[in-house]
This record gives sequence, C-alpha cells and structure tokens, in this order.
Amino acid sequence: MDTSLILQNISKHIQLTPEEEAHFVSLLKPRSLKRKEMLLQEGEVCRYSTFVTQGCLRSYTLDDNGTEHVLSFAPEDWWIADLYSYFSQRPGTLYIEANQPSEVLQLSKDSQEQLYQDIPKFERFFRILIENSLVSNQQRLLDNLSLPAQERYRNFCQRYPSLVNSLPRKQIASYIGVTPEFFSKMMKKMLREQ
Amino acid sequence: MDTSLILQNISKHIQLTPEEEAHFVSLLKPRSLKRKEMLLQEGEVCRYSTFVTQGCLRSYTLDDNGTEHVLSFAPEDWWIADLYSYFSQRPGTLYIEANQPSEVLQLSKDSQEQLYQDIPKFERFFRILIENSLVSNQQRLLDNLSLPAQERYRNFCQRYPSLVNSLPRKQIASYIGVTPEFFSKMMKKMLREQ
DNA sequence: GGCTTTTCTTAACCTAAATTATTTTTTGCC
DNA sequence: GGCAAAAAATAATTTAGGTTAAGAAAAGCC
Repeated sequence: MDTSLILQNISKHIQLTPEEEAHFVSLLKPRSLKRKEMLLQEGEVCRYSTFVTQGCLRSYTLDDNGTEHVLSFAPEDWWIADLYSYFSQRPGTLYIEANQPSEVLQLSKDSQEQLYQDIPKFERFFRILIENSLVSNQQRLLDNLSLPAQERYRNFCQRYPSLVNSLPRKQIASYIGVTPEFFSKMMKKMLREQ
Repeated sequence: MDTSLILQNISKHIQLTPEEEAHFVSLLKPRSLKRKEMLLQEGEVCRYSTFVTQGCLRSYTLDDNGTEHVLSFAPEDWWIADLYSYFSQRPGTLYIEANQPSEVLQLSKDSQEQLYQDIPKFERFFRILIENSLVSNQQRLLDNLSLPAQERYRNFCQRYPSLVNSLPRKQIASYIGVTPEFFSKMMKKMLREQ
C-alpha cells in the first residue's frame, strides 16, 4: 500500500509526527477498482471517504430519464465521497464509479471521527479540505448561472487540466451541463473561431 | 446586543460553558444595516463572518452585462460571507447587501482563528456549518444541471420558506437562474396548472 | 398623500441548447 | 487482429428560456 501521496496531500495543510502518520495510515483500507466498477450506488450509505492514488473516479446522479449528471471527477491526489450520505450516514443519491482501473485508500466515517479525537489536527485538515470544496463549488454554481457553455468548458479545462484529453467527451459535456450533441457542435465552433 | 439567537444557533452543534459563551460573545461586533446598505463589494477583502439576528441579507455577483446573480440569502439565524475572500483574505467577487433594515453580529477572521486556539470545539462547530453548506450547495448545483426552472423554484420554496412571500420576485428568479420575465411567465403557468 | 423609483407583467420575437435519428469513429477486449 | 460496444459527429426539428419594449402595479420616501 503506497501512502506517500496521501501523506504528502495532508502535509500541505497540517504537520504530523511519524507516530501520528503511522496511526493515520493504520486506519486506511486500500482497494483496487476495475474500469466501470462501482464504489457506491444510489440508495446506499456512503461509509468511506476515498482518496485516489492511481486512476480516476467520478460521482454522478441519474435523473428520472436515466440521464447522467456528473458532480465531480477525482483523479490522482483527490478525495471523493457522497458527502450528504457520508456526513449523515443516511442513504445517498450519488453513484461513484471508476473511470479507469484505479487504486484508492479509504477512511471510514468511524475512523475519521476517531481521528478527530486522537489527533485534533485532523479536524483542521478536513475543515480546510471542505472549505476549499465549498469555495470551488460556489464558483461553479455561479458560473452555471452566469456563463455560456463555452466559458464553462474553459473553466473545466482550468480545474482538471490532466483530464481534458483523457475523459470521454460525454462526461465533460455532462459536467458542464450540456448534451453530448451540443458539446460536439460547440467544440467544432470553438475550433473554427480560434 | 442580543446574543441569544447566535448562542442558540451554536448550541445545536456544540455545548459551551458560560465562560466560553462569554468569551465568544466578547469577540462579536454588532452592526445595524439600512435597506440596500452594502456589507461588502467586489474587490474588497471579506474580513468578517456575519450572523443575521434581524432582517435579511443576500450575496450576489454582477456579470459583464451588469446582471445580478444571487448566490445566497441570509434571513434571521443564518450566516453569510464571501467565503473565497474570507478564507484566503484576498479580494473577492461577491456583493453582500441588506435586503431590509437588518441587525447582524460579526466575527472577524482573526477572532475566528483565535477562537480555534482558545476553544477547539469551535473548529468542530464551523466545520459542521461548512459541511452543511457544501452539501446543500452540491444539491443546488445538481438541481441546476438536471431540473427545469419550475422544479428549482419548488426547491427554493423548501429551502427558504420564510422568504418566498417577502422577497422581490426578481431576486428569486435570479437565485433559480432565470430572468424576471421568464419567471413571471412561469408563475402564471404554474397557477393555471394547479 | 403625492411623487419617484423600482418591480412586475405582458407580448412579440429570438436563440442557445435539447431532442431525435442516423452514420461514423473509437475503444475495450478475447 | 477482429468484433462488439460505446462514443462521437452530423443534421433536422423542437423547445425552454432569453431579449426587447412598453405599460401597470407596487413600494419607498419626503
């Protein structure tokens, strides 16, 4: 189990002693995922926060027509969960699925609560993580309210530069909130114009 | 300065001793706002988290055309801030304005950091506050991606029941992401259909 | 109370994006 | 490498919602 990436991720916000690092690592459960393997489905309780060490996951909902709406992507070095379900430990609405064969480290809700008791610094770490998520989520919401699809695509490229050329276009289309057909037309237009 | 509402708000998530309550209260600065008074403008640094004890505030951006896009409302018992600017202490993009004559209590960023040191329980309190914001913000984003304007309006009514009949319709329209003209047409249609 | 300003409504017209259907291209996989 | 399945492109048609403009209603203010 390779924990260097996650320890580095944590060290961006809090400093841990070697003992604390060891304690944290002991709470992690590694898991391998095949392409298209589901980590979570609608109606299930999200019992883990998941950190991606290799590959890429995505979270999405299905609406009444069965259309997929992508909430987030999690490439290497990102966290992912159905946060409503995770925080409340009630059944959620999100699907979380591996886009590619992936390696992840999982921290259970119980372990996380324990961690807050044992090493209060982690309360700070996860608070900062969530603060950053909230800020970018608010910005994305405002973008969706105020910007045309072209600009939202440009913002997507900023946010996930490593994914622009490796993700199916229909998933990018879903993330920015347009149909694959419209996305295709839009990309052609953007090429023509520059 | 009436602090009963804010202390009650806090007691939903953490228990404070009378001494801790007194310390917390000593950090709060009361402020009165007239209708249309600005608490924050684009380009300014957001130095305070603001708790509304009376009245109602809203946060919004202005786009290139000068069109307003409402991010959030804060009636009594709610918190409001430009979180990007508040967390980073860099110039932000939001306007925060009083919708009506209002009374607020403000906690400066410095005081909040100090509070984390003095009474670590507050780290938990604000973490939970932000967790809840993030969850509802993600849900609103997914609603914007997947639901027609009518459904988004119904969700608005759920979220802010106290505001449905007291807010200018153009602000509600902006919050759900449509023009006032379309909103007016939509409301007429909804009445016809039920 | 009257005057100004803002908000709300209505209606005609317009456009970004959705839908449906078909074909072509790419990808995953044994 | 070949085949099935998924993804992408194209095009015709439709629609949700935007724009423009103008009048009616309501709210704020001395």
